[in-house]
Amino acid sequence: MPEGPEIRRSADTLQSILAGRKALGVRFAFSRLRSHQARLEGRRIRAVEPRGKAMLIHFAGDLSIYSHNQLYGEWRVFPGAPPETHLQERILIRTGAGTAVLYSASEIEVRPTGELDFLPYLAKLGPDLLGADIDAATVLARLREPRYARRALASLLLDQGFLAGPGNYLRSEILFAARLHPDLRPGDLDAARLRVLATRTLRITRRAYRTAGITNDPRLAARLRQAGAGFEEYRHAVFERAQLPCYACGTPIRRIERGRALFHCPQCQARPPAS
DNA sequence: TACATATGATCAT
DNA sequence: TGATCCTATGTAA
Repeated sequence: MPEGPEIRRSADTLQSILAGRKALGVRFAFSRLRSHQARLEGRRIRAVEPRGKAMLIHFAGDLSIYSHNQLYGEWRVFPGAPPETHLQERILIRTGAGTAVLYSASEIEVRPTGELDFLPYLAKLGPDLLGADIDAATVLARLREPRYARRALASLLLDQGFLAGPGNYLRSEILFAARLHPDLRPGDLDAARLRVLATRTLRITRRAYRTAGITNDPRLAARLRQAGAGFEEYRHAVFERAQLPCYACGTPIRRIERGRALFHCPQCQARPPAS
């Protein structure tokens, strides 16, 4: 179940066995893509590029594979032949260094590299929170755009057109890190709070990438781990922690519905003023 | 077998 | 906002 950080880590792994190598074998499960197999085999793989939650694999000769894992897709890498599994194989790419297999995903396209931006999902993506060129000023500028001023943060943080990468666990964790109620809108926030939100949005997303999903404060996570807590107990501050005491103030974490499940601390994340 | 749920996204209303 | 699609998994019946 992948958000931006998980996809980027997956891309790193793919990169290590695919990039710069010749594709010795390419297999697509969908018949509509079969004609591309022979076309891609023998070509060198130029790069693996994560964009938001999408994965792009660029081949020499300007052909690229686009895939999106949705909730259930998963890339796996094997040194040799993939083992037996009940999972549905969707893409297989073999190089001299190993075999990469995409399981279960159903969103797969092959396009000339220059035409990727015409794919609707890629066309609408906002700045990638894990992109090389992004910084807090970029996120802040995004937050200040008039078209987003009256959208609830709970909605904005899932909108890949606003910022690419965050998903449902990052939404809750970012809002907690910024100490903001999910129903607040950018237009409700003063300059100082907007800056805090921008920096926390970046920080928590980058942390999730670096730590393979631990969004909690690193020192708190280490303390909890030493005290015998399991991964599920220390990795998040609020996500999936309904009823449990807030690590900051002890108030029970609340689960609310904002399109999907959202977790927050009713004490640390003050309600918006009525209006 | 059936149903609910999931770190996602689109479309209809 | 709600319905729907995609696939896998866990629990209930």
